[in-house]
Amino acid sequence: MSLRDERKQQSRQALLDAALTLSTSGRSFSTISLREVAREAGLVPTAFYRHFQDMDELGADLVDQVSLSLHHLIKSLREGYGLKAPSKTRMSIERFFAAVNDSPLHWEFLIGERWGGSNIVRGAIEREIHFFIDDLSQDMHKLPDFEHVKDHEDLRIMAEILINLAFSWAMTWLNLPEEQVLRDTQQEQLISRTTRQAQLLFKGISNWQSPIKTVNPE
Amino acid sequence: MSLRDERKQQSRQALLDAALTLSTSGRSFSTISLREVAREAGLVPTAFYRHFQDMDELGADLVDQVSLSLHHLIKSLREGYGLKAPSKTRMSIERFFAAVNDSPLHWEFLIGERWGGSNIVRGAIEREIHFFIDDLSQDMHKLPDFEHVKDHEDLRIMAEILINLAFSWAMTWLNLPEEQVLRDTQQEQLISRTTRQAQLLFKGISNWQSPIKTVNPE
DNA sequence: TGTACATCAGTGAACGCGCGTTCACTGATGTAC
DNA sequence: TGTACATCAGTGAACGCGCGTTCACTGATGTAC
Repeated sequence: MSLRDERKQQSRQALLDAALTLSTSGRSFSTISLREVAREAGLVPTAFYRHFQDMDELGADLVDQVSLSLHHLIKSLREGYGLKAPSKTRMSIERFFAAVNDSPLHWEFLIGERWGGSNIVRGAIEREIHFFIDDLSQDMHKLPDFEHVKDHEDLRIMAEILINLAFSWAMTWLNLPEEQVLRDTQQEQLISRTTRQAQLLFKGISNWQSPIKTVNPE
Repeated sequence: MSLRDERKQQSRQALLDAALTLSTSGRSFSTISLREVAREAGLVPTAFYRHFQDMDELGADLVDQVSLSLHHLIKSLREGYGLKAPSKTRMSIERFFAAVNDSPLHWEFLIGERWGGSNIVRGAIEREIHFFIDDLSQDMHKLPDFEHVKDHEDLRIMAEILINLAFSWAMTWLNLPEEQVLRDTQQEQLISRTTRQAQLLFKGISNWQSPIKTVNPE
C-alpha cells in the first residue's frame, strides 16, 4: 500500500472511531452530525466526503467493524467448549463478559443501535445478529450436552433467547459502578446471576420434548 | 375543570401524541425537534413552552403515559391466571400480543428508547421496567405453578428473562408484513414459537434447585 | 536519477436551512364586584 | 346580570448557531519518461 493510501486509511479509521466514540457517550448514532465526526477525527467537514458518501454509509461500515467483536466471541466460546472446566456454563459466561470488557464501545453500540433511529444501521445489526444466532445454534448442535435435542429448530430458539438475554447482561455489566472494590463484587454477583439464568435455560431444554407438529394449528 | 384548562390539556396531549408519533416513525425521540413536535401538534413553536420546559420534560411525561400499557398488561395477565384454559402459557402470550396490538406505538417507544439517546427517557423507562419485574415476580410467587420455587430471587430472575424476551417478541410482532393473509399465518407462527420459548423456560424453573450459597464464591 | 505532469486527500469560504429560545403582543376566558 | 380588570394559552418576528453540501483551491504524493 502506498504512503498516500496508508494515510487515507488512517483518516477513514479516525472517522469511524470518532463516530463510535460519539455514538456511545450518552448519545446515539442518529443524533451525531457529520461535522462533529469530522471535528473529532481532526478533519475539516468536507474531507468526510473523500471517505463516505454520507453518515448512512459510515454507519453501515461501522456495523461491519463492530461486528468483528461478535465473531471474536464465537471464536472464544468455541475454544472454551473443548476445555475441561468445573462449570462450562460459568466459563462461557466469563468469556462473554471478557469479550464485553475487550471492546465495551462495540457492545454498547450494537445494543443501543439495535432498535435505534437509523434504518440502515438497524438493518445491518439485525443481519449480524442473525449470523450470530446461526453460528451459535450450529455450535450447540455439535456439543454432547445438546445431542438429545432432536429438532434443530429448538436449538435456534434457544440461541435466540440466549443472545437477547446476553445483550441485557452486557448492558447491566457496562453500567456497573466505576469504583474498584464495589465493581469487583458486583461483577462477581452478576456473573453468578447470569450463570444461573443460563443454567435455568439449559435445564429447560434438557427436559424439552418437541411438540408434535399438528397439520391444523387450531 | 374550566374551559381554558380543558383546552390547555388538549394541546398538551396533542404535543405528547405528536412526539410519540414522530419518535416511532423510523426515527427516535432524541432526533426529533421541539419545532417538529409543535408543528405536528398544530401549534406555534413558542406555545410549546406553555406546557413543558424542554423536550426532556416532555420525554419524561411521555414515558409515564406510555407505561400505562405495561400496567394494563399486568392487569390483563392477572385476569387470565384465574381462568381455565387448555394452555395457560399460550393464553398469556396471546394476551401479551393483544396488548401490543392495542397500543403498538407505546411498545415501539419503550423498546426503541430503552437504550436510546436521551438519558432522561432511558432512566425513566428503566425505572418502569423495574416496577414491571416486581409486579410480575410477585404474581408468579402467588401462582400454584411456581409454589415449589423456594427462593423468591429465582422468580425475579425468571421475570427478568421474560421481559427481556417479551421485548424482542414485541419487536418481531410489530415488524410482521402488512398483507393480511401472510400476516395472519406469521402471527400464528410467532405465537407458537414464543409459547414454546416460554414453556422451555418454565420447564427449566420447574426442575430448578437453588444452588447452596457458599460463603466464599471461589 | 531527474523532470514534468497527474492524481487526489484535505482545505476554506460560502450558501441556504431548521433549530432552540427571547420577547412583546393579542384576545379569549376567568374573576371580583 | 353587567362591567372592569386579571390571567394566560397561543402568536409572530427576530436572534444567533450549527448543520449538510457546493465549489474552486492547494500541495504532497505517485507515475511516466
